[in-house]
Amino acid sequence: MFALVDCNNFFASCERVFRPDLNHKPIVVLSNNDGCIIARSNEVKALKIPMGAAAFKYKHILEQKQVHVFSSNYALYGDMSKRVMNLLTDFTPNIEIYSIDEAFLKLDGFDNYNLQNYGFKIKRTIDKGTGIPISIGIAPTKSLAKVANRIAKKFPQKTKGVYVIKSENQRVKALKWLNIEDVWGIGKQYAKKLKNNGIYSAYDFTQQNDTWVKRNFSIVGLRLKKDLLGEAVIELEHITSKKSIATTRSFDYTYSDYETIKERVSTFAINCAQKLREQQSACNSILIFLKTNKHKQNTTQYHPHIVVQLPYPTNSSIDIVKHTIKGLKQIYKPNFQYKKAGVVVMDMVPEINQQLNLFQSPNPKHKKLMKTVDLLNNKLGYQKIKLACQDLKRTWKMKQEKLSPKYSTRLSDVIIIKLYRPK
DNA sequence: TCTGGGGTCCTAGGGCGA
DNA sequence: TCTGTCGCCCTAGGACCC
Repeated sequence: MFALVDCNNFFASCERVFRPDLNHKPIVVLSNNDGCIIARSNEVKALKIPMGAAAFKYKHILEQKQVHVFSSNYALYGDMSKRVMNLLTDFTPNIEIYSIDEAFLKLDGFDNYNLQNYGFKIKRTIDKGTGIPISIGIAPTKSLAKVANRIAKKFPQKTKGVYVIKSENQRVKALKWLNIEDVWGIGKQYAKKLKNNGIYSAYDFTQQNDTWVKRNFSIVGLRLKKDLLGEAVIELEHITSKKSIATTRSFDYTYSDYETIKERVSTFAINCAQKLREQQSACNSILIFLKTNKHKQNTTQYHPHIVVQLPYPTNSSIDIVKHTIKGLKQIYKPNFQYKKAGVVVMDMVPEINQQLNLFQSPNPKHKKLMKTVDLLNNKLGYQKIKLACQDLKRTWKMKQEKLSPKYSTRLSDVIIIKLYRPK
């Protein structure tokens, strides 16, 4: 059996943990630059404000309904996520951290357990240890655990946040209830195609023949169908190193001058290099892209990208920046108003397992230097030590007008509880 | 004025060597 | 030496997830 543990309205719940006065009050959390609404409390969902909506378009209704607005505080959410996941590992050794707010637990050898009660126990533990409300779906396969989780979320009164699909009847009933567009793995495009073919529920999907499913939705669709039928074909995935690492940002304004963009893109490259070193990998190629503002259709659009192959695998910030700038020079054109840029490092290999190039080899001094830079940055704070290509005076700040304190990761932000002794 | 960021996997189709 | 076929590899693009 698999359990899917999902934190309810995770980012909003993280904010509430430290602001209990906001329980039962409407909350939204915004994306970087306060651009989009990326998390909503149930009260906001009830107002029909959609996920991913542009914040400025809903400003009026947010004010009118006295919605509490927060800028995204990833330091806080990341730390709270770690705490939740740590507690979950006490319940089974087989765990897949699927995203910041979700984890699959494989419950092998739990035949004699009352899984419903086990679910309640997990829920109580997370609530006591972190204050984050969760929902749990338990079923014979991962995709069915997703379905069970949805039921637990949708009917909190009846399920108390835990739902187990254990019989064939329950499976069929659940799949007949679930709309096709809500199935895990069926996105917008697939849902449209399925509906055009008269398939409206998850159950309808499972009744289609294998050949048709595979032809239209590839091997992924076929796997999903079998999983929904109760045959566990989607296995728990074990943690491996990332296959690509990206740093991409929208700018606060649009920019067209080369030096500004070079400085930004170099910083993205350095960020990627640092993440590479954290997971002890090196990359063989770098993708650099620029984008003009896609929402301004009346301006000339230009979305170039380039992949630069490196002469040898590296995670040195100096090397990665050098090749990133080389790529940038090839795609940059003046007279365009750029709104977004990004750097993605790819073709990764383990740091210790690097194949050397006959004619070019990495500078051995870089390794020591990078180690020192990482040490200093860890001690002094994020990117305090910079490369010369970065502007030392300029600090790029995202628009984060509603940022909450880093309650759990910064000492100065820790909540102080004062005890008053009555005289 | 203001519209996020970071990932994975699969397939089609072309190039190319056996 | 030329040609056809097969299959592998690579890439771009499209789909999905949170």
